[in-house]
Amino acid sequence: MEQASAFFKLLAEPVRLRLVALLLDGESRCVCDLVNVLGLPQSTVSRHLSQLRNGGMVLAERQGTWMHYRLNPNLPDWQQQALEAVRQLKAADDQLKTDEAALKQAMC
Amino acid sequence: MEQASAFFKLLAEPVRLRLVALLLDGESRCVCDLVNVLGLPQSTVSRHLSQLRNGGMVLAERQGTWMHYRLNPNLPDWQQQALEAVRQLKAADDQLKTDEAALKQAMC
DNA sequence: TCAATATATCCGGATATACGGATATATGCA
DNA sequence: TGCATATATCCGTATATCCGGATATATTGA
Repeated sequence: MEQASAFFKLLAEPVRLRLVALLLDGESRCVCDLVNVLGLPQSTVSRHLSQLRNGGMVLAERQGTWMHYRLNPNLPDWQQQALEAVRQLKAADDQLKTDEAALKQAMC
Repeated sequence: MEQASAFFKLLAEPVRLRLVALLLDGESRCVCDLVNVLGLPQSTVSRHLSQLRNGGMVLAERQGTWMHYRLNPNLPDWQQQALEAVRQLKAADDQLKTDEAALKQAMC
């Protein structure tokens, strides 16, 4: 129960929700790209990413100087189901659509 | 975006998640039943219910002395999708299964 | 109108969480 | 070895959120 609510807590913060939406396609993204897209201080983005990682929602992998984050492909079924909802939201939400467009442009 | 994260915030609190799980079947439940099932102070349950109501996730209707709460049947698609995840979680989570069993027994 | 029951709200206090500049750490390259 | 870049963590502060006993409000029936 605590664990379940911890999962929703991760999605309950706007910055983290935007990050999750950006990672939904399963691709790995470096922090610098995510910082550019969100337009927020690096420490803020990094902090939220490590919360997502601690909660098991995303995986981190170092590739040289860059740290790459991606969605954890092995989430429990009910969590994958919840991410379906985020996928659906992303198709409708202006902010999330703008973020996605910005990501596809600016790669570091 | 803020509104989306507000929705997840509602699910991100254990007591509210239990309440939502109890209301998933669409039936109306009076506060007294919910208080009995959760085993928490009435003020705590009532407070969480009003947060769910303010967020639009549930509807309240007075029936005489009792106030009945039920899931809002007109939630946006992506929110209904998210509740699918809760439904799936409910099938697996011990606490939520225990709550459901307790609800089916004790009606006020 | 008054008592009883159901529910909502108030309140003080504890805890959690977010922010972002500053700093620490890690890596690659000269 | 030392600089530059990328990322993580630290820290003080501000804000949000939760708790639950006490109290207020609403409804029913006598």
